[in-house]
Amino acid sequence: MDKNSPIQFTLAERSASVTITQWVYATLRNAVMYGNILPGRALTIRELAKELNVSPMPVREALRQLAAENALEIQGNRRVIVPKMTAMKFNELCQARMAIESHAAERALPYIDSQRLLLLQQIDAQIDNTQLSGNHEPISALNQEFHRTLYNANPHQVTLPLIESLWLQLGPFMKLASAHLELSNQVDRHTEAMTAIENKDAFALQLAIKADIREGFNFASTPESLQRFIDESNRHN
Amino acid sequence: MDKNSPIQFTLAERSASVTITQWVYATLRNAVMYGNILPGRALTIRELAKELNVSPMPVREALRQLAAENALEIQGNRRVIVPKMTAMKFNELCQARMAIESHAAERALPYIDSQRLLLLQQIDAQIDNTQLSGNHEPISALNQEFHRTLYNANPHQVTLPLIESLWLQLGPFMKLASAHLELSNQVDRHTEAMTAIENKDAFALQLAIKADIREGFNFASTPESLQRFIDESNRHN
DNA sequence: ATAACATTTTTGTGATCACAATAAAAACAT
DNA sequence: ATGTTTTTATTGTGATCACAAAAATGTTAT
Repeated sequence: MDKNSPIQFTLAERSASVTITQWVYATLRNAVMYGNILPGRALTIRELAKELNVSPMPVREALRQLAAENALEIQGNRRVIVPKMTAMKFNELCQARMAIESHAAERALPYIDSQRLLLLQQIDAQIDNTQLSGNHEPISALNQEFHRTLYNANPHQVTLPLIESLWLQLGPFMKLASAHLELSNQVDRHTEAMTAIENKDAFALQLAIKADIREGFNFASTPESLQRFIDESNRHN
Repeated sequence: MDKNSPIQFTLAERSASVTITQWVYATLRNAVMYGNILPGRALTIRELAKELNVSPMPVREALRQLAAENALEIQGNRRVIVPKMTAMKFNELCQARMAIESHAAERALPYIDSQRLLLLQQIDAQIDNTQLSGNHEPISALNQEFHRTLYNANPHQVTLPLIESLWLQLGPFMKLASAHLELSNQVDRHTEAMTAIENKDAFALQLAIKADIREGFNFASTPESLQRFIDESNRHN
């Protein structure tokens, strides 16, 4: 097992009002969410502490928090790794996303006012622009922002943390997904969703969300191609 | 704010193979899950450490983990409290349980063999026995065990951690629920669920699970009675 | 060479300490 | 008495250390 595959951190600036632990947490979370740590990679406290120029303590807390969100996995020997993926688990995660997110959308629908709809349209326009420029990196983030903005319309929202946990678990594959995003997405499901919102049509909104999620992972449409991608991401371990 | 409401811990024996942090985590988790800490109660690291006869460090880690699971809430001033409940949030939590757990049941159904069905029947029998004896305390635990056993039939299960997070958030009210459980549950939805399993009827299984969840919170059937219970649990803060 | 064993290094856990931020208490003025 | 300010006590954060468990490395035997 090549234990020294590189981890690409995007070190955000650390504002003064934020604790070191929170900053470390956000940094590690981004690395996992956007696939900058390979599955199976073992993470040690001291290594990360040195890499991020902090003491081991904040790293310890951040790792435990991410493990509690199922973004990382604590093995029996106390070692922390990025969980490995299987085809079946991948499928379950997608199915769970469709079930929970369509529910979240339905519960949010009554609360969406014209102002929030405008916000959604702006985000979707940003996505289109970014897609044309061929800049794949921020598309995942914008797409998440679209979904988050939709679900957060519900002021009593309780499912978003659960949804983010699923995103984190799928994170290491988001990079692969976005690299192949050009092939799919012939239909803009976000537009369909916004039309459904205008019509206050809960069922159509749920269909649009489910389709959006499903097609986001179209690159893994057949079990064989999915397995190929999983092997690819596991190859270096 | 009465900051010194008592916390009733059931101190499990700490086996040697388990780290102190894990033991503290399990202890605090049980206290939250079965409503032994009042909502709004502020938890301090040193207080809990003294109470549990451990050093502050394991408590720190356990608290952060529980906060990541939405069982506890870290306020802006860094203080950790048991989250307060509102009628609307309570409703959202129940709706989320119905959506996610019925999905989990559906995904588990193809994997349930006769052996697991037997297990489910045994747990349900235990519930009935316990209910007759009027011993309300362990019923919640057994009921959770029933659901867990059902969903865990799926070997690629990914939703159970999310479901447990919802249980934890509803935890402080489980005690109230079980105290009023005798009134509801005229129909045994677990039996309905097991019949659906025998018939491999996914739709009927989902209906049974949803009904079971809904009726479990029948004590809060009207918004007024729900508000009364919430006020009751918030009264001492 | 390869497997089995012994040694060294690294690692997570838990304890303790310092410090600034926060909350609680006390003192004061109105 | 009541509201305001000052003082004191408590708290979370982060750093550092000790130690046993685990992994990596080196060594020997076959």
